[in-house]
Amino acid sequence: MSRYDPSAFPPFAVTVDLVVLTVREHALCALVVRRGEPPFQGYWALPGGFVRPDEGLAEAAARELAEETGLRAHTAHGQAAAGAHLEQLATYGHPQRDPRLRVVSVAHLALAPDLPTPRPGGDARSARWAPVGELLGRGGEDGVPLAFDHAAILADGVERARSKIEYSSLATAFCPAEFTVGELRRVYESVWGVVLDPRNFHRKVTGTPGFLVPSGGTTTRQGGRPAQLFRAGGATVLNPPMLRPEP
Amino acid sequence: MSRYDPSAFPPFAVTVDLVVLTVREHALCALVVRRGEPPFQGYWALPGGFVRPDEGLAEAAARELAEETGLRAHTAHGQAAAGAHLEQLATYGHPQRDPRLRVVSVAHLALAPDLPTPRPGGDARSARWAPVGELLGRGGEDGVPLAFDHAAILADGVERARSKIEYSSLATAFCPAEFTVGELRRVYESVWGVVLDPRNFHRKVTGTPGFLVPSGGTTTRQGGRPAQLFRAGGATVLNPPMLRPEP
DNA sequence: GTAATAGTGTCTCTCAGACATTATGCA
DNA sequence: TGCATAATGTCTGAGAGACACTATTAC
Repeated sequence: MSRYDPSAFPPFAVTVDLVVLTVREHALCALVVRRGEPPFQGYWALPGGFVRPDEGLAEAAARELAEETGLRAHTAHGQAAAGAHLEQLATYGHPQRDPRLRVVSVAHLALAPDLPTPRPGGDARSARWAPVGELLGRGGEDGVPLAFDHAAILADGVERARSKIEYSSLATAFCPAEFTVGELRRVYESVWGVVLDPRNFHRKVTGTPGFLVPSGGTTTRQGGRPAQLFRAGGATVLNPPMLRPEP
Repeated sequence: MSRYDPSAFPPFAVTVDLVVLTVREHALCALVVRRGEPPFQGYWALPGGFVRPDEGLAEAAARELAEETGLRAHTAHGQAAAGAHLEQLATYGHPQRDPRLRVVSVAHLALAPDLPTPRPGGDARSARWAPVGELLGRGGEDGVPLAFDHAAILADGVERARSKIEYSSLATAFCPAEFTVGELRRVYESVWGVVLDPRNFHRKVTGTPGFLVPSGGTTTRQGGRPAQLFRAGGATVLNPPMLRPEP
């Protein structure tokens, strides 16, 4: 067997990268930052950074998320603070994925409600919300692809989000604390890129136990007849699941 | 912002750990090896080892799997060689998870057919297939828990396998190349820990397009009336999914 | 009024779950 | 002959999908 001597282990750099998704104007968008230094200088990239010697992976991801967006993270067993859902996505460690040194990146997926300000991070780098279709289909807005292997990471994050809102109540993470059935339906439509029947959708989500709880109030912020406001119920898994229509 | 100088990155050790599952005698079993050195000397642990400087994560996992079991790995886009299914599970990086040094472990999940020999690895360490219920419920066979955080990793792997055979054809990875509907049903029963109706199961799996293709032959290795033999079809996702009965 | 969205009801078809019977090989 | 397992058929109820109508606000 070829077990290494632990005192002579090969050293790696470990980072966290973030796929932060939100729904803006009926489009699924991801947070990207512009790189100010080589390699890939001037390219758009996913936010991220090195894991510190004394912090865990989820901790590092939550710290980076707070630095980039000001959001507190809701982990699975998480806090009650207002903020985003955060979960580990996958780990990317191809030997040549960073030309400088051997970097293993633990990617995380964050789902956030539409933020008033797509505010840049604390430093001078610029940041923006970009529709994922623009980022994944033939490069970015200038035809420039994402830095490193970030396009693959983003694609995996988007696919995770698309499949996970089927059988979990995670779609509510894209909504503000109080939301209407129509707003939740537009989240599903934006993430899946489909059109859903409003009547069947309403019957389904209100009939799934623990998914939605009425908050009592109503709103007309979408125009038309006043709509009932709901909060996310306690249920995390949906039974029966929402079904994504096939093309 | 607190971006580290890449030339002064904090060094980590990166390992791969393997959750190798199989079905033996109507029980879901995991491969564990006995540790010959501290820490956790004498404890059972998941097989694994350090990632080498020039290999990728999946590559390292496939190498460890071959060393421990002799199986070739079938990755998602993988080879045609006879062997096990292998996929990345999750990454574990709590700062104190290894008392010696900072280790980030990228856990992988492997699903294998029942192997004739639970043969130990190339070195002198002993290895065995242990029922996961025994490993997860109140420690191992001697009441000894698994080393490090391996109980949590194993639990995550088992849950991944349990949920993934619902909507994918992965259950066939537990079967030999040719198998009967009854054998496949016993896989589902063992992994889920339930009893399934043979008639409904037969109707369901044979009616799902692309799941099973008849190989033409029959067998009586289970006794009783000769059963038709099948191979795994090309389908990877099942539509409609198999439904896990609730307790 | 018009326009916009919210909310409810009905029908049909597919499928999951419960259940009985016949078929075939081995000891 | 007895026993094991395989394979097929029928019924019923739940739920998804298609579709029409009424309700309530803003302008």
